[in-house]
Amino acid sequence: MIILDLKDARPLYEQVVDRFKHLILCGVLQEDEKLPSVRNLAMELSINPNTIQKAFTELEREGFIYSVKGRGNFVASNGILIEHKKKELEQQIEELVKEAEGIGMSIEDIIEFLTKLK
Amino acid sequence: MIILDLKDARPLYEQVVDRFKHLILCGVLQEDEKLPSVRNLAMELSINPNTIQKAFTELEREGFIYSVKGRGNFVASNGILIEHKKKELEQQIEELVKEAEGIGMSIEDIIEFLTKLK
DNA sequence: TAAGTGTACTAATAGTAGTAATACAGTTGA
DNA sequence: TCAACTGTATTACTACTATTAGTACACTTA
Repeated sequence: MIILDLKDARPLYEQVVDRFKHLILCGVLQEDEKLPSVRNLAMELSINPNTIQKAFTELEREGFIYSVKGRGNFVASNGILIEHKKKELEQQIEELVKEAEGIGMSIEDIIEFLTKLK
Repeated sequence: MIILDLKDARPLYEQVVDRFKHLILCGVLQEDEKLPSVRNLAMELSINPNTIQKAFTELEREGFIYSVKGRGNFVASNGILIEHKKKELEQQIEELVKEAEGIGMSIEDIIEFLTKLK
Protein backbone atom coordinates (compact mmCIF):
# COMPACT_ATOMS: atom_id res chain seq x y z
CA MET A 1 0.00 0.00 0.00
CA ILE A 2 2.80 2.36 0.92
CA ILE A 3 6.27 2.21 -0.58
CA LEU A 4 9.32 3.98 0.82
CA ASP A 5 12.34 5.12 -1.12
CA LEU A 6 15.35 4.93 1.15
CA LYS A 7 17.49 6.65 -1.47
CA ASP A 8 15.13 9.61 -1.32
CA ALA A 9 16.61 12.42 0.74
CA ARG A 10 13.21 13.31 2.17
CA PRO A 11 12.40 12.05 5.66
CA LEU A 12 10.53 8.76 5.92
CA TYR A 13 7.54 10.24 7.72
CA GLU A 14 7.13 12.86 4.99
CA GLN A 15 7.09 10.18 2.32
CA VAL A 16 4.39 8.35 4.26
CA VAL A 17 2.37 11.55 4.61
CA ASP A 18 2.52 12.26 0.88
CA ARG A 19 1.59 8.71 -0.10
CA PHE A 20 -1.49 8.80 2.07
CA LYS A 21 -2.47 12.26 0.91
CA HIS A 22 -2.34 10.96 -2.63
CA LEU A 23 -4.34 7.82 -1.83
CA ILE A 24 -6.99 9.92 -0.10
CA LEU A 25 -7.23 12.67 -2.70
CA CYS A 26 -7.46 10.13 -5.53
CA GLY A 27 -10.23 8.32 -3.75
CA VAL A 28 -8.35 5.04 -3.37
CA LEU A 29 -9.02 5.38 0.35
CA GLN A 30 -12.65 6.13 1.04
CA GLU A 31 -14.23 8.24 3.76
CA ASP A 32 -14.10 6.59 7.20
CA GLU A 33 -11.98 3.75 5.85
CA LYS A 34 -9.52 2.44 8.40
CA LEU A 35 -5.83 3.02 7.79
CA PRO A 36 -3.33 0.29 8.62
CA SER A 37 -2.31 0.36 12.27
CA VAL A 38 0.79 2.20 13.35
CA ARG A 39 2.49 -1.06 14.29
CA ASN A 40 1.45 -3.10 11.25
CA LEU A 41 2.56 -0.50 8.77
CA ALA A 42 5.80 0.08 10.66
CA MET A 43 6.56 -3.65 10.62
CA GLU A 44 5.68 -3.91 6.94
CA LEU A 45 8.03 -1.03 6.09
CA SER A 46 10.68 -2.14 8.59
CA ILE A 47 10.74 1.19 10.39
CA ASN A 48 9.82 2.41 13.84
CA PRO A 49 6.14 2.78 14.79
CA ASN A 50 6.85 6.31 15.99
CA THR A 51 7.76 7.33 12.47
CA ILE A 52 4.33 6.22 11.24
CA GLN A 53 2.80 7.90 14.27
CA LYS A 54 4.48 11.16 13.31
CA ALA A 55 3.13 10.85 9.78
CA PHE A 56 -0.40 10.19 11.07
CA THR A 57 -0.21 13.12 13.49
CA GLU A 58 0.70 15.37 10.57
CA LEU A 59 -2.11 13.96 8.42
CA GLU A 60 -4.54 14.64 11.24
CA ARG A 61 -3.21 18.17 11.72
CA GLU A 62 -3.87 18.84 8.05
CA GLY A 63 -7.37 17.39 8.28
CA PHE A 64 -6.83 14.30 6.10
CA ILE A 65 -7.55 11.72 8.80
CA TYR A 66 -8.93 11.47 12.30
CA SER A 67 -7.67 9.21 14.99
CA VAL A 68 -9.50 7.28 17.70
CA LYS A 69 -7.49 6.04 20.65
CA GLY A 70 -7.46 2.27 20.88
CA ARG A 71 -9.34 1.87 17.59
CA GLY A 72 -7.22 3.28 14.81
CA ASN A 73 -6.85 6.04 12.27
CA PHE A 74 -9.55 6.75 9.71
CA VAL A 75 -9.94 8.79 6.53
CA ALA A 76 -11.69 12.10 7.26
CA SER A 77 -14.74 13.08 5.25
CA ASN A 78 -14.03 15.15 2.17
CA GLY A 79 -16.09 17.98 3.58
CA ILE A 80 -14.06 18.17 6.76
CA LEU A 81 -10.81 18.02 4.81
CA ILE A 82 -11.79 20.86 2.54
CA GLU A 83 -13.19 22.91 5.43
CA HIS A 84 -9.89 22.42 7.23
CA LYS A 85 -7.81 23.53 4.28
CA LYS A 86 -10.10 26.48 3.70
CA LYS A 87 -9.60 27.73 7.25
CA GLU A 88 -5.86 27.34 6.88
CA LEU A 89 -5.91 29.40 3.70
CA GLU A 90 -8.08 32.09 5.25
CA GLN A 91 -5.64 32.38 8.12
CA GLN A 92 -2.80 32.79 5.64
CA ILE A 93 -4.77 35.47 3.81
CA GLU A 94 -5.35 37.41 7.02
CA GLU A 95 -1.63 37.39 7.81
CA LEU A 96 -0.87 38.51 4.29
CA VAL A 97 -3.31 41.41 4.60
CA LYS A 98 -1.59 42.58 7.78
CA GLU A 99 1.78 42.57 6.07
CA ALA A 100 0.35 44.36 3.07
CA GLU A 101 -1.10 47.10 5.25
CA GLY A 102 2.35 47.55 6.76
CA ILE A 103 3.60 48.85 3.40
CA GLY A 104 0.56 50.90 2.60
CA MET A 105 -1.19 48.28 0.46
CA SER A 106 -4.90 48.15 1.22
CA ILE A 107 -7.37 45.29 0.85
CA GLU A 108 -8.70 47.06 -2.24
CA ASP A 109 -5.22 46.94 -3.76
CA ILE A 110 -5.07 43.20 -3.14
CA ILE A 111 -8.50 42.70 -4.68
CA GLU A 112 -7.38 44.69 -7.71
CA PHE A 113 -4.32 42.47 -8.06
CA LEU A 114 -6.48 39.36 -7.77
CA THR A 115 -8.86 40.64 -10.41
CA LYS A 116 -5.97 40.97 -12.84
CA LEU A 117 -5.02 37.34 -12.19
CA LYS A 118 -8.30 36.05 -13.56
CA MET B 1 22.67 52.64 17.71
CA ILE B 2 22.11 48.90 17.93
CA ILE B 3 21.69 47.00 21.18
CA LEU B 4 21.89 43.23 21.52
CA ASP B 5 20.17 41.11 24.14
CA LEU B 6 22.37 38.12 24.84
CA LYS B 7 19.65 36.61 27.02
CA ASP B 8 17.35 36.64 24.01
CA ALA B 9 17.07 33.21 22.42
CA ARG B 10 16.93 34.70 18.95
CA PRO B 11 20.13 34.65 16.91
CA LEU B 12 22.32 37.74 17.05
CA TYR B 13 22.12 38.44 13.32
CA GLU B 14 18.32 38.36 13.48
CA GLN B 15 18.29 40.91 16.29
CA VAL B 16 20.53 43.15 14.21
CA VAL B 17 18.24 42.75 11.20
CA ASP B 18 15.15 43.71 13.21
CA ARG B 19 16.81 46.72 14.82
CA PHE B 20 17.80 48.11 11.46
CA LYS B 21 14.42 47.39 9.92
CA HIS B 22 12.87 49.39 12.72
CA LEU B 23 15.32 52.26 12.35
CA ILE B 24 14.69 52.40 8.61
CA LEU B 25 10.90 52.11 8.75
CA CYS B 26 10.69 54.78 11.45
CA GLY B 27 12.79 57.14 9.39
CA VAL B 28 15.63 57.36 11.91
CA LEU B 29 17.88 56.22 9.10
CA GLN B 30 17.31 58.23 5.95
CA GLU B 31 17.49 57.18 2.33
CA ASP B 32 21.08 56.62 1.10
CA GLU B 33 22.45 57.15 4.61
CA LYS B 34 25.51 55.04 5.30
CA LEU B 35 25.22 52.24 7.83
CA PRO B 36 28.08 51.59 10.24
CA SER B 37 30.73 49.37 8.69
CA VAL B 38 30.65 45.63 9.26
CA ARG B 39 33.84 45.79 11.32
CA ASN B 40 33.00 48.87 13.35
CA LEU B 41 29.62 47.61 14.40
CA ALA B 42 31.02 44.16 15.15
CA MET B 43 33.69 45.67 17.36
CA GLU B 44 31.16 47.91 19.10
CA LEU B 45 28.91 44.92 19.83
CA SER B 46 31.84 42.61 20.59
CA ILE B 47 30.78 40.02 18.03
CA ASN B 48 32.21 38.67 14.81
CA PRO B 49 32.08 40.81 11.65
CA ASN B 50 30.56 37.88 9.78
CA THR B 51 27.51 38.04 11.99
CA ILE B 52 26.92 41.64 10.97
CA GLN B 53 27.64 40.67 7.39
CA LYS B 54 24.94 38.02 7.55
CA ALA B 55 22.47 40.56 8.93
CA PHE B 56 23.29 43.02 6.16
CA THR B 57 22.97 40.35 3.48
CA GLU B 58 19.50 39.57 4.79
CA LEU B 59 18.55 43.26 4.90
CA GLU B 60 19.69 43.58 1.30
CA ARG B 61 17.74 40.49 0.26
CA GLU B 62 14.61 42.05 1.73
CA GLY B 63 15.25 45.32 -0.05
CA PHE B 64 16.00 47.47 3.02
CA ILE B 65 19.57 48.35 2.12
CA TYR B 66 21.98 48.14 -0.77
CA SER B 67 25.63 47.39 -0.54
CA VAL B 68 28.61 48.72 -2.47
CA LYS B 69 31.82 46.74 -2.36
CA GLY B 70 34.65 48.68 -0.78
CA ARG B 71 32.36 51.59 0.18
CA GLY B 72 29.74 50.35 2.59
CA ASN B 73 26.08 49.56 3.11
CA PHE B 74 23.39 52.21 2.53
CA VAL B 75 19.70 52.62 3.23
CA ALA B 76 17.64 51.84 0.15
CA SER B 77 15.15 54.38 -1.14
CA ASN B 78 11.70 54.02 0.33
CA GLY B 79 10.30 53.44 -3.13
CA ILE B 80 12.61 50.54 -3.84
CA LEU B 81 11.90 49.02 -0.44
CA ILE B 82 8.15 49.15 -0.86
CA GLU B 83 8.35 47.92 -4.45
CA HIS B 84 10.42 44.99 -3.25
CA LYS B 85 7.99 44.05 -0.50
CA LYS B 86 5.05 44.47 -2.83
CA LYS B 87 6.52 42.00 -5.31
CA GLU B 88 7.16 39.55 -2.48
CA LEU B 89 3.56 39.82 -1.34
CA GLU B 90 2.19 39.42 -4.85
CA GLN B 91 4.22 36.27 -5.28
CA GLN B 92 2.76 34.94 -2.02
CA ILE B 93 -0.73 35.79 -3.19
CA GLU B 94 -0.23 33.91 -6.45
CA GLU B 95 0.90 30.81 -4.57
CA LEU B 96 -2.07 31.11 -2.27
CA VAL B 97 -4.44 31.31 -5.21
CA LYS B 98 -3.01 28.11 -6.66
CA GLU B 99 -3.54 26.30 -3.37
CA ALA B 100 -7.03 27.68 -3.09
CA GLU B 101 -7.93 26.45 -6.56
CA GLY B 102 -6.73 23.01 -5.52
CA ILE B 103 -9.62 22.80 -3.08
CA GLY B 104 -12.21 24.34 -5.32
CA MET B 105 -11.89 27.89 -3.99
CA SER B 106 -11.93 30.43 -6.81
CA ILE B 107 -10.43 33.89 -6.97
CA GLU B 108 -13.95 35.25 -6.54
CA ASP B 109 -14.25 33.34 -3.27
CA ILE B 110 -11.02 34.90 -2.05
CA ILE B 111 -12.20 38.35 -3.04
CA GLU B 112 -15.43 37.75 -1.16
CA PHE B 113 -13.49 36.74 1.93
CA LEU B 114 -11.32 39.83 1.64
CA THR B 115 -14.36 42.04 1.31
CA LYS B 116 -15.69 40.71 4.60
CA LEU B 117 -12.38 41.57 6.29
CA LYS B 118 -12.82 45.27 5.63
C1' DT C 1 49.62 52.62 -1.16
C1' DA C 2 47.65 52.44 3.35
C1' DA C 3 43.51 52.14 5.63
C1' DG C 4 39.22 51.78 5.12
C1' DT C 5 35.30 48.97 3.01
C1' DG C 6 32.47 44.45 1.68
C1' DT C 7 32.91 39.26 0.61
C1' DA C 8 34.19 34.30 0.40
C1' DC C 9 35.88 30.14 2.54
C1' DT C 10 36.46 27.18 6.24
C1' DA C 11 35.68 25.40 10.69
C1' DA C 12 33.87 24.92 15.52
C1' DT C 13 29.82 24.55 18.03
C1' DA C 14 25.02 24.65 19.50
C1' DG C 15 20.55 23.63 18.30
C1' DT C 16 17.07 21.04 15.89
C1' DA C 17 14.87 17.40 13.12
C1' DG C 18 14.41 12.58 12.26
C1' DT C 19 14.20 8.18 14.05
C1' DA C 20 14.02 4.70 17.50
C1' DA C 21 13.36 2.17 22.19
C1' DT C 22 10.28 1.72 25.57
C1' DA C 23 6.44 2.26 28.57
C1' DC C 24 1.68 3.90 29.14
C1' DA C 25 -3.38 3.91 28.07
C1' DG C 26 -7.75 3.06 25.65
C1' DT C 27 -10.85 -0.54 22.85
C1' DT C 28 -12.57 -4.80 21.52
C1' DG C 29 -14.18 -9.41 21.46
C1' DA C 30 -13.75 -14.27 23.05
C1' DT D 1 -12.30 -10.27 32.62
C1' DC D 2 -8.27 -10.46 29.92
C1' DA D 3 -5.50 -11.05 25.94
C1' DA D 4 -4.47 -8.82 21.88
C1' DC D 5 -5.20 -5.31 19.45
C1' DT D 6 -5.17 -0.11 18.99
C1' DG D 7 -3.08 5.01 19.61
C1' DT D 8 0.06 8.08 22.65
C1' DA D 9 3.77 9.98 25.61
C1' DT D 10 8.54 10.10 27.18
C1' DT D 11 13.07 9.72 26.46
C1' DA D 12 17.29 9.30 24.02
C1' DC D 13 20.46 8.68 20.11
C1' DT D 14 22.16 10.57 15.90
C1' DA D 15 22.66 13.26 11.80
C1' DC D 16 21.96 17.44 9.90
C1' DT D 17 21.67 22.39 9.91
C1' DA D 18 22.03 27.06 11.71
C1' DT D 19 24.78 30.19 14.14
C1' DT D 20 28.95 32.19 15.02
C1' DA D 21 33.75 32.87 14.47
C1' DG D 22 38.67 32.87 12.32
C1' DT D 23 40.97 34.12 8.46
C1' DA D 24 42.13 35.52 3.91
C1' DC D 25 40.73 37.91 -0.25
C1' DA D 26 39.12 41.92 -3.09
C1' DC D 27 37.49 46.50 -3.95
C1' DT D 28 37.51 51.87 -3.03
C1' DT D 29 39.20 56.04 -1.72
C1' DA D 30 42.12 59.68 -0.22
